[in-house]
Amino acid sequence: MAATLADVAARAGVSTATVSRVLNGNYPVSAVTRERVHRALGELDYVVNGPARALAAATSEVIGVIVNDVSDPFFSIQASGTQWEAASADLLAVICNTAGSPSDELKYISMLLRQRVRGVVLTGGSREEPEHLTAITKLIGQALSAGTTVVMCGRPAPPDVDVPCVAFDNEGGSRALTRHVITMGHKRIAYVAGPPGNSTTTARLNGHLKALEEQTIEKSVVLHGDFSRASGFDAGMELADAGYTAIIAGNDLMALGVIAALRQRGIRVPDDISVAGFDDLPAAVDVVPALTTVRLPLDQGARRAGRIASGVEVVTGPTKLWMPAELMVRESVTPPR
Amino acid sequence: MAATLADVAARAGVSTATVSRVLNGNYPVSAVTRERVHRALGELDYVVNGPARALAAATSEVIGVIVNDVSDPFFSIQASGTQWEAASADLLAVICNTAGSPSDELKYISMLLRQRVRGVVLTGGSREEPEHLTAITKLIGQALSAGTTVVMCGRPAPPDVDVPCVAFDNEGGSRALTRHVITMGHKRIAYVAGPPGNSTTTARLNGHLKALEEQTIEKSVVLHGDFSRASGFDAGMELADAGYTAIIAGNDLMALGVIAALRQRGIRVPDDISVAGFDDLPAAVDVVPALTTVRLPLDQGARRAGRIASGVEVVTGPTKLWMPAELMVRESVTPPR
DNA sequence: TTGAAAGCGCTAACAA
DNA sequence: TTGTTAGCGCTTTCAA
Repeated sequence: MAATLADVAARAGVSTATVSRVLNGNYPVSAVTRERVHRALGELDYVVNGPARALAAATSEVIGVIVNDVSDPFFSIQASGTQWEAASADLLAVICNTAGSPSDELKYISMLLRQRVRGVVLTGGSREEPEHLTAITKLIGQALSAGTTVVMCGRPAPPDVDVPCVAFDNEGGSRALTRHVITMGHKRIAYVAGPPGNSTTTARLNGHLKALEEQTIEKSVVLHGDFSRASGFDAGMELADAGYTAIIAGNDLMALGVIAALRQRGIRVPDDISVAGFDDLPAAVDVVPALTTVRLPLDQGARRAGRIASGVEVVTGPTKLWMPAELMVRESVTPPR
Repeated sequence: MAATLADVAARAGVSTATVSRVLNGNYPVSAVTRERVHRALGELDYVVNGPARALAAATSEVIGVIVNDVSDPFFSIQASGTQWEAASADLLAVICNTAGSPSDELKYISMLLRQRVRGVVLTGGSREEPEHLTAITKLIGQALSAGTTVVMCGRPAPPDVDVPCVAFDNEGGSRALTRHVITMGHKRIAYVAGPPGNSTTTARLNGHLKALEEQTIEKSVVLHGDFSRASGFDAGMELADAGYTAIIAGNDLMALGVIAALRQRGIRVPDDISVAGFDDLPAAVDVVPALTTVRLPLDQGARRAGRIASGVEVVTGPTKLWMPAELMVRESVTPPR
């Protein structure tokens, strides 16, 4: 059995209160006593009992991060940034994969709440269904009243929910990208959006549509994928011979899928069809042609969210922290032949 | 303040023990009572206090996963697999990024131990320095005697440490890969290894050297990177004009770096120089030419480790669970001109 | 500067 | 089937 505070106290010939004090360093303890306690601590290989401490102190040394799937680079970059900041604050980070399921999301938030986590970071696009919004609003309310900090990262807070929000400029970035494609001379442009009812999909699609509108380009197709490479591949197959000169995907993963499909069909990118993505994942520079896309400061945003969730940075109320999007012009978009 | 068991008990007009029983369903409770308790539970928005439960039950509902960096796909795939299995067992997964630092690794293991986690999965290559091995052996010993399951995933257990070990066949895979390159007719082969003193580096390098030996190929250069794309790029620059007809990298990320460097130098792959990687990350099929590499069942292995750490699967003692490596022949390796 | 002692919210004997 | 009660290991008043 592991040594307890009482064991250490006995060995050092002091009370448990004193041991607790030297452990936390929040009260004066004489140098000799402290020395004695430290020795006992070492001799017994003492390890604090986190749950006991959390119970007594009514707060744990853990934060939670909700993502769609950590194996997707879009999320793993964010998870990594948040975890890093948590570690700087001596906190542990629990990572939860929802696979985009609203019910899993709710389940995970409850699990985190029950662990009395310090804070929770919600990443990814949020589902826009009213039922889900209601449920999550209630859960966030519970969290808040329990003293748990909640931060949104890359998704809007539900209406009337006062939590800080790290916002990536999805709409602006998307608009800039489509503008760029139009500027290159494209008129027949297909768009492969993310899943419907997702806030990220909506923002990016809106940016795209606004750009089309402002340039009075004939409105063209919008297909929906699910942000996975496979769904991009399917879309690419479908669009291969449809006469478009450019295909803009809602994220890089789908863009890679589109390119793979076109390649399989013997269509050259960008010579025959231009392709653009969104996110600027690391792989964007390794594909040939290098992907024209939009960079989002995912790591930076996630770190900010991590700092807030860890309580290192205090942000009050429904503050929006805007993170800029940056157009990355590379080789996958050229003027149409 | 959140409702406690006592609040629920009072409201339902029963004892806390009864409430606890309906919550855990491990003792008979009459249907009517259960119903009453359930109603009280709902009315009060009751959420179990995890720390309190963990303290009383002497075990938490959390497992830990130690990785180098979740933003690296090699690790994020494993983290995701383990997390998924944890969730199936209704456990939360804490993910820790060590950035390859042995001291961080020790720090995280202690933090996990103090949270009294159910189990810990250690992934990635382990450092082979004796000091570190000693320290980690001690920590694992503490974990084990505290009832925490420890599982190695993709790295060997320290000597004389009896923990189960999901082992990827790094050496065999590497040997098969180099053999393949030799079979294609290459004689001047450079190898870009991972960081020295890392068990994964060593295993893969050994496989490579054995293949050279068995085919009596003149021993050639071995450079060391750190498994990052950037270090692969540097190595590629260094090897570009050194007269090698093939460059084998210790992992895909470095292979991508090598290819990028060669491309920048105007050297064509595979026409001028063949390049191979290891891991078969998702990006391997999107680069042009598609990367010849070795596939490791990372997800599957990590899931297995997750199941063991979660206590779903019981594996006793120092069992080695071998996971096969599979040669993936694609386009980046062709016969030399 | 130190100690005694009362919880924190839950589980699990032990009784009834 | 249900209640009583003694902890689990720590923090934190309150006294000394």
